[in-house]
Amino acid sequence: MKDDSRADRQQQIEEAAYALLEQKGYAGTSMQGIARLARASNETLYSWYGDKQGLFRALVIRNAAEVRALLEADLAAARPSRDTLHALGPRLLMLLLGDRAVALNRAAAADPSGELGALIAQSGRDSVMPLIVQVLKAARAERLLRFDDAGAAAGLYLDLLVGDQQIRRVIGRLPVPSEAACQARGAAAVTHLFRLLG
Amino acid sequence: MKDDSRADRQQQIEEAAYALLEQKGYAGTSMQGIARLARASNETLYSWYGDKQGLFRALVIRNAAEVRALLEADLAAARPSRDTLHALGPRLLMLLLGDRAVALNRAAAADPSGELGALIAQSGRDSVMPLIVQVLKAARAERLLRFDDAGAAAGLYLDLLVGDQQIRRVIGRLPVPSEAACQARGAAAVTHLFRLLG
DNA sequence: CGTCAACCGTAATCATCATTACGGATACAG
DNA sequence: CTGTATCCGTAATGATGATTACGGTTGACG
Repeated sequence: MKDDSRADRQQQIEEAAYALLEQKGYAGTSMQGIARLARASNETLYSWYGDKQGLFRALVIRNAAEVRALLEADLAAARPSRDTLHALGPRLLMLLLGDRAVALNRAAAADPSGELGALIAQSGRDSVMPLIVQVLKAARAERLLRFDDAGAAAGLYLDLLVGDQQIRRVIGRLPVPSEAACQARGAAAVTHLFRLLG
Repeated sequence: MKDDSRADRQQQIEEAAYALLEQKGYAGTSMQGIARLARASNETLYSWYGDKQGLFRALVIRNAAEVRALLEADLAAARPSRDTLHALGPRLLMLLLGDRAVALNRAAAADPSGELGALIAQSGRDSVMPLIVQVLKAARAERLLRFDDAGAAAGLYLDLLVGDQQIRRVIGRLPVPSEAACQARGAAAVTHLFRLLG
């Protein structure tokens, strides 16, 4: 029972943190505000997370784990690699452009130490790229794509798929995309990629 | 003499603001810090810019004007449109990924009101896109490119050129690119664009 | 039932700013 | 030369918020 309720509690606290972060930004999100919203005490927050940065570090790590799990599930489905790309792209877009990821990116941009940014990059791009590379290499093995540098090919795919949407979201000039929009964009990215490397 | 020295003074103040912003981020940049570094007084800052946001608003607007001016100069050179793209791309990259623009984007990300973000978008993408569209339409007129939606074509070009580099810079995981890197990336973007729309 | 650790609500520290105020210096105008 | 506007350096003022401290509750466990 103990672990269970504690995990619930953490969940509530992190929900509260996201809620404030999405609503007021990093600077506007105070530890006391999080505690109040989560009906937790300051002491608990500090005892669990150490300090403010520790709390956000926890958010980033948990979010990255969820992203990775979802993408790996897509990969595990063992479809033809073109289908995998069609499934992966929209999902990745929804994740990267969703309120959560955007809030975390804002926090990273505001964090003077740069630690959050490093974490996001490491647990974000750096853990997603290998998965993309894996799909692309499979596509190459199926003779669907032709390229030498798998990393460059993955970069090209990400450019076509994501482009500058993340920065526009972070700056507040792009709304959350609909699922249909992500599907469309994902399909276009695949089409273009095959045109370029097919 | 009056206007002259005042412009100089503003320049120094804005330099100081950039220096702090680039070094400590938006949250870590205080009005008092700017005043101290620029050897100006608080009173002057407030009398000239109104408030903190006003100062950053001024930075954004001035920066946007410079970007626009440089790009329009490239356009005015009246070369074949493919050459124009080759000149425009690297320049745009240097501007979008330079320390200044990145610092401003960080400020916008940290700004809870979203006003800075709106300004950056308006004076940034919204004023650059028309120029890109113009070049691409010229290229279409020369029968170099084929497309229906000029806006979509410009978006594709920007995706290929800029990709997710801006967000990575803002988060602190990408260093300032060298001029050579910008040249290379600009050339690759043009190659890909012609492959896709040629 | 009693003990104890963990948690809650609340308040106390301690710093850091944004913003405002003030007295002296400087410069340019008349 | 004197007045006036502007700027400088420096010091309030007032809020906010991270971090720490503390007495009271509560629920698990013996």
